[in-house]
Amino acid sequence: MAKSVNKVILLGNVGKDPEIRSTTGGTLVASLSLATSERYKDKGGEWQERTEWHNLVSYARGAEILRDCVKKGAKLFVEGRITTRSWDDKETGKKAYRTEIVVSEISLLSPADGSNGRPASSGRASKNGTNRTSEPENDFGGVGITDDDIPF
Amino acid sequence: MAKSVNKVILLGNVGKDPEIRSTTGGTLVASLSLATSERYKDKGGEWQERTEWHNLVSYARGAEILRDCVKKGAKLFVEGRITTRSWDDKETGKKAYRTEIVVSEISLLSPADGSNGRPASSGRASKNGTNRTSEPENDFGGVGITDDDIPF
Amino acid sequence: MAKSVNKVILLGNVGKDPEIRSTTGGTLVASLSLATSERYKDKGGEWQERTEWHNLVSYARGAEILRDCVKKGAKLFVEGRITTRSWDDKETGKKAYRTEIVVSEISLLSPADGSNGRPASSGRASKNGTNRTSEPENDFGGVGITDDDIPF
Amino acid sequence: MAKSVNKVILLGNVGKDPEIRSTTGGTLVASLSLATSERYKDKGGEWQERTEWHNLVSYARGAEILRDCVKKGAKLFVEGRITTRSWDDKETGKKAYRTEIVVSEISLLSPADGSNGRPASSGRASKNGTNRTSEPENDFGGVGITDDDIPF
DNA sequence: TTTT
DNA sequence: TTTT
Repeated sequence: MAKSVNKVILLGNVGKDPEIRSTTGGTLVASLSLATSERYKDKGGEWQERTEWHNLVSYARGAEILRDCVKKGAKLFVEGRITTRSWDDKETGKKAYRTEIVVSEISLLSPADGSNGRPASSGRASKNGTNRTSEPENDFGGVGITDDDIPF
Repeated sequence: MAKSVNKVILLGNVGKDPEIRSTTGGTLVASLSLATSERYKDKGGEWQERTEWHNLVSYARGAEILRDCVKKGAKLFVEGRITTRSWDDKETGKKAYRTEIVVSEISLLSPADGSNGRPASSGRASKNGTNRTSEPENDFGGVGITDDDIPF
Repeated sequence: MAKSVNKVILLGNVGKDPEIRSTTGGTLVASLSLATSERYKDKGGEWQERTEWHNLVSYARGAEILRDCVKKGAKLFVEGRITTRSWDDKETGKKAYRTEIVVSEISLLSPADGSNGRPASSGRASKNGTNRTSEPENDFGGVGITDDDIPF
Repeated sequence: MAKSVNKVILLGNVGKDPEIRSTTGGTLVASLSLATSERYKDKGGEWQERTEWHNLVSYARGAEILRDCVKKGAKLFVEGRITTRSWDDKETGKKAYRTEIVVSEISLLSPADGSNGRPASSGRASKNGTNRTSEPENDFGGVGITDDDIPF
């Protein structure tokens, strides 16, 4: 029986096509950037919008769903849990942190088939191929997700 | 009408007495570290426990509640939203990130009055006073919460 | 500070155009039927789908949003709380129950403008007028929502 | 991938010891009444408290946990989904409804061992035995949970 | 840094 | 980097 709860519910828009990779152990991993935004009144009484970007990560079957069905611009609902990885930055010697949402439930609310004007076959595969060789945005202190990060 | 959802639900244990401060505008701010833990089976089939630490922040009336009612060791339920602040680290020139949960609902599940064996009057005020002068754990790149971070 | 939590999160499809009425005190009230469905495997290993219908109710500004923006077929996300009303059935003398979700947050996920093929101006007003005279599906033992049911 | 969401989060107090029974197929079933309460201001500006009672139901392993660890007065956190059963009342011929929360996650927040002053061994078995013969509160038109209600 |  |  659980003695604690760590639950996240997000509904927002996908900022980029998911990035797909595998752990050395062969588990499929998908990373995704999801935007939520809220309106608030600033001190002058003007309505402002603040956008929050969330780092989602999904494994195995969830990663397949994100890879096959979810594209930039899609509206997505997810449930998950918060996790924060930390490492010592090799260059600076400082501790660095990255907080991610490990996704447990996915619900795609807008089709991935380009109904929003974007072609569905817009070269995601080749983009992912490129990512696999370069992956600059994944270089979080040189410490990526390893098989030890996968909770099963 | 909201077009997105950013909701967090946490139930866990408070790691330290809350830290209380004020913005230059006079809004009370409370920071809190909350632990959630989950059990999982490792590759060898052994049960392991993983603890996740969450940075909570609360303003105004919520900060008063945390200050007056919540102490180290308390069991706490909160609702909130995820927010990530970033700044350029002055020393390293690198971008640094800190993800926090802005608390909107609080429910105290264990009394703060030392029923768990700890004295309720354990010098929180003086500890906070000490924190105000030294505050090493709050020096996130020298960039703390400002009035601009407060969404009202 | 809350000592309990009563929270519902629903994402589903609207079964009919909302029904709009007012309390004797003049507060606008909207009622809505929302369907969620889940897939499960039956004893024979076949995939089945089960649909659950939820009675939503919203007041004041929320009722305006439902009235103006939400139509049959729309995909809707809501947050709310569970409430159960009971009354003595006048005919049978038995206790009757009706559980409703009092909506606190609404997020419309599909446009109400007929993009699903239905005209947006499909005479909702006159339908509501008709409902007001007949309203068989609202006759819950002759006991409707009164101003006493409104929590403010 | 889910196309809808039906999620309930409750934190409250158990009204009575759980009732335990089995389906004809041998699946253990536990029923539980959980109270949540909220404070609100009435029209005269006075603070009032409203208590809501939720019918929880849990199967198999969850039913074991409720049977073994949860007693009247316990503080409980649960996640689940809303479900409504209906049947034709044999006496009156009218449709009757009962809404229940099918529990998927349980977190016991106060010990079941009588730390609240009540003995842990307070004859739950015999009370349940009594219930089994009389069970007036379970006589929902003579239609109880059957194996067909169990989603696995 | 918590808790079981 | 999304969306309205």
